[in-house]
Amino acid sequence: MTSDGVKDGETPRRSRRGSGAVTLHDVARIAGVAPITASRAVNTPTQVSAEVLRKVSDAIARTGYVPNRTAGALASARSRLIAAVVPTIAGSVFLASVQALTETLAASGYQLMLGQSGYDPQREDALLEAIIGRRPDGIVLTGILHTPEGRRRLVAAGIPVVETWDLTPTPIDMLVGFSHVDVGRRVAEHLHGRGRRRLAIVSGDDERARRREDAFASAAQALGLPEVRHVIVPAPTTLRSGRAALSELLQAGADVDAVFCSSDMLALGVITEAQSRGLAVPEALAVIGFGDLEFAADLHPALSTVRINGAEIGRQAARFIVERAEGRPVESRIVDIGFSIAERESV
Amino acid sequence: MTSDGVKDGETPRRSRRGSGAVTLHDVARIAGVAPITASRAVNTPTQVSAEVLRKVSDAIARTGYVPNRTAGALASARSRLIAAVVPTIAGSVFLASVQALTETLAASGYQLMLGQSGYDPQREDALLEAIIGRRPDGIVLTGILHTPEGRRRLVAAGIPVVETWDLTPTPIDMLVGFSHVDVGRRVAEHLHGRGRRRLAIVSGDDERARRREDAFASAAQALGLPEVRHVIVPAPTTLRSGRAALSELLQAGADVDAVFCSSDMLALGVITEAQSRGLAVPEALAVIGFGDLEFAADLHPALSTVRINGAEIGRQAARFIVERAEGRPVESRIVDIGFSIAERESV
DNA sequence: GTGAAAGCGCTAACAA
DNA sequence: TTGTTAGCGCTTTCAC
Repeated sequence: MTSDGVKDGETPRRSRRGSGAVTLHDVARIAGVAPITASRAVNTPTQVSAEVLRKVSDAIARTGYVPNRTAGALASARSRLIAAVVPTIAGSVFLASVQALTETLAASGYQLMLGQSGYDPQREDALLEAIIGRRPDGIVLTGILHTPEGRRRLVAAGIPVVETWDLTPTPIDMLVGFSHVDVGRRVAEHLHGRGRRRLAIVSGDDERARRREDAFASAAQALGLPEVRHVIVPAPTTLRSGRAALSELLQAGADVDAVFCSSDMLALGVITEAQSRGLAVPEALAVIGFGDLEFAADLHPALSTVRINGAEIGRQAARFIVERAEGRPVESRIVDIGFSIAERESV
Repeated sequence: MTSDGVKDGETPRRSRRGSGAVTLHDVARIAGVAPITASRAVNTPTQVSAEVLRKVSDAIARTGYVPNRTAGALASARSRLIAAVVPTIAGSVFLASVQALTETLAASGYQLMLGQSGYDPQREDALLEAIIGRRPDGIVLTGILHTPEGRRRLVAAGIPVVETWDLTPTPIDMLVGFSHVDVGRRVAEHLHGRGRRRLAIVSGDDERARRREDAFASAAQALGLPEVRHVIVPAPTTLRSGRAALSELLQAGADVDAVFCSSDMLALGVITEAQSRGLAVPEALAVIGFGDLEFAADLHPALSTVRINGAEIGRQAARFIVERAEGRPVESRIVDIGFSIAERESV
């Protein structure tokens, strides 16, 4: 008798459904070993004899067997699935993080499930429920802001969580980010140091950008500069909204000599609008962006911007998650990856 | 006795692991119904009495139960998971498709697993194996080119497949795309119609772009134009490679009055380089892009480009997949969503 | 409308 | 090194 109660050599009757796909049982039967042995040959080949390994490999090659990870996940309580939540992937500064995350995880045998919250806390909650239902081995979040409900759920689920792109002394679990307050302050100081006095800020309507904005304004005030002009544009930010923002500023008769934009795309919009009006950048107007996207360094004029190592955020988040999933303790749970100001031609 | 052999009201002993999470059994026990009844209350509420529904809902609220979709997927052979493969998400023209896909699927209760093949057939194959192992209810592919091995695997797995962003008479399964050959031809005709005679093409090194390129060159020849100048840049394309490409063209002494770029970012690069050299666009040089990304219409000059409705590709792909997953037959398996030429200032 | 039984495909625990 | 047993948490089948 074989282990599943089927007489030797007979075709097993599947009393229910069965997708018809090749299963580990089929492979084991063909290889002439027990299912668990075939499982070991697949997952921990060092634990089986060369003889068994050969027979099982042959059987797999002959049948085209692809392990059913869903079943494996259920049995082992390890899904090898990681979820990531971003506000949006459209033209976003988070792409480098997601890309690095995907690649680093793939290298360790994990896959990514991507969700978009659309800057909407309610959708984020719904998404969280859907994600938790999949029992991923980890969740990577963009930002630290969650509804109390979402936070509670996440803690209750007991799934490792990495929050990113921000800093807080009280993360849910692990954290990889930088200080938006520091960014705002440093940019104000940078512009001041370059002789700019009449500052403006064009900012997307999202929480982190608002925090940079506030810090920027406070720092300007502390430096004795006139009040900062603000233009808020909807998130996600676009080239178009950058153009519109500069128009608005100019039409309001604002006397500005430098603009801090909450994204590089917005900055490109401001530069584009300036150029179309014959306003020289940086002579008449300095422009500084945020993100240091691929194109920033190659614009004409080259865009000064706040450089965030988004890829490193993704990589570090992946490392955190994998460490945890493999059961290794994570020594430091909070990593401040910092930022720098890429000084180029537009300031 | 309850159905799982545990005496009424007693704590079930879990002989093996058990994540400790609340299960449907727990909910059922608290609600005083059988597990299957609780399952029905959750999944097909119309099939249970109001009384049962209330008791089960209460129990769920009290326990914070989140259904384990992994177990559900295994039992029902429906994962409600869809996989998508893109070459890369970095600054890509596919983002609109992925975004629309995610949203449309989410609205029907499906989630997206995202994989990046990095324009590498081998990685695509590895990815495919990882994906098939998850037994998704559908797979959305970018492009139609797969290794024979990958194609074989996909067919063997019996999972609904939608190929996108291209056209072929022999899709693996379903298809949403447009003709790259037509694009190349139409752009050549468009430039010719606008009085341009000395054409060049700057193209990313990927298969679809090459096909547009070839069709563009052939059409130019058919129109009696001088031979088209080609510059091939690595994929993914960037602003930088666009600038470099125009420099190369100019340094080679090429006498060109129009450039067709295989992406809008590339086109922005060409425009940027032209501007930095004092070369007027469109007067001295016409530039046309591909993709009609968000920023294209708002550049200065506004970028003429090939408009692809990427979001619609994503939505249609989602519809295909969901129809199939719900067991409804898909009437037409091939959709040509076409394209148009957005005529703006750069030509 | 509700429930008992069986099992999806795999692996942890324990035994030999 | 290999195998037996017993599930992981859910849903299908079939019966009432």
